[in-house]
Amino acid sequence: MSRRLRSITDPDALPGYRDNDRASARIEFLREALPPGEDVERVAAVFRLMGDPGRVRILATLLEAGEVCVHDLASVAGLSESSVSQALRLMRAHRVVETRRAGRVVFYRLGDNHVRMLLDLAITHAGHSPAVTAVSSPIDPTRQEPT
Amino acid sequence: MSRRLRSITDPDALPGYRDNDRASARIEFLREALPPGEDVERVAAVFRLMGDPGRVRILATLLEAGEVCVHDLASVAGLSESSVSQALRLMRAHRVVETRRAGRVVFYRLGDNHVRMLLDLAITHAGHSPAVTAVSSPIDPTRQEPT
DNA sequence: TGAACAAATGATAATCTGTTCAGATGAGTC
DNA sequence: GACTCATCTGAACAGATTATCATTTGTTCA
Repeated sequence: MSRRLRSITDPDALPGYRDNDRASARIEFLREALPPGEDVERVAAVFRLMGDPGRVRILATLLEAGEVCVHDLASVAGLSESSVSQALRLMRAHRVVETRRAGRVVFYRLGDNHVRMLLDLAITHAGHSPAVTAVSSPIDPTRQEPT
Repeated sequence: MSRRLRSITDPDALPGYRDNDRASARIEFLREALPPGEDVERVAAVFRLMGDPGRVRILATLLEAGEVCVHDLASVAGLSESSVSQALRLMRAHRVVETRRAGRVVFYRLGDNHVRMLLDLAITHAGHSPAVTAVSSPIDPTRQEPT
């Protein structure tokens, strides 16, 4: 976060946070700081692709094994070959995975390091993070206030 | 990837890749290497939450500004306050965002560093990556074979 | 060439998701 | 207390997503 941004947006740093003019300036500033719409769409698309248990199993398998054929992916992930094929098609279109053909077998691998890092980060973190809470009130009385 | 895993799964490293027994061993091994089902679900859930353009805008705003109230989030992201509230509720349940109340205003911020890293990585990468391809054949003739 | 195999595709139905609307809650203010 | 503001919630609808089945393509091998 930039210094200027902080000075504009910090709710505690300024008196008159609720003032209309200040609010407009803040919103204007933040809106301009957003990534371009095209990038937002691309980010969302990749995350959406990674947001399905079956596809996560496929990707985790590729992360572990490097290169795997469709048939094996289906067996490992516990999905039909058709499902896997459909999933791979979507991920191919967004370069989340890439292919190599060897005879009649097609091997899939992760598309790039970026995907590899996202996956690795998420899986590692999931390994030692608390379970999901029930849908709760925005302010949970049992929650500790940050210091 | 472990050495043993590579020796079992590398399609080029072994003759008899297609052999049934070897295939079974390979699949068995990969299946056991998958993260626990609970972790897979959790990873998928977080990615799914991050896989919507509106929510990406919300999260990107929080990444940039640190703490933002619901009303401002709606203005910046170009969504109704109700939509934002619904989105935040989902993300709250998975600890993707956290809250702080100040009077009748509720400020939201990113839940933890893990989320921050995922977002940052994805947005940075989207900034200089090629657009999405049309749905294409698994083996695109124009594609370069990896070396 | 034809049989066997791996993978991809198209179409469909069932399911899931996101948005909106109307109303409820909770906190400040007069 | 009545009023306003900021936010939250539940229900309902439209649109997107998913799995599945049948079919097709492309490859190897007898």
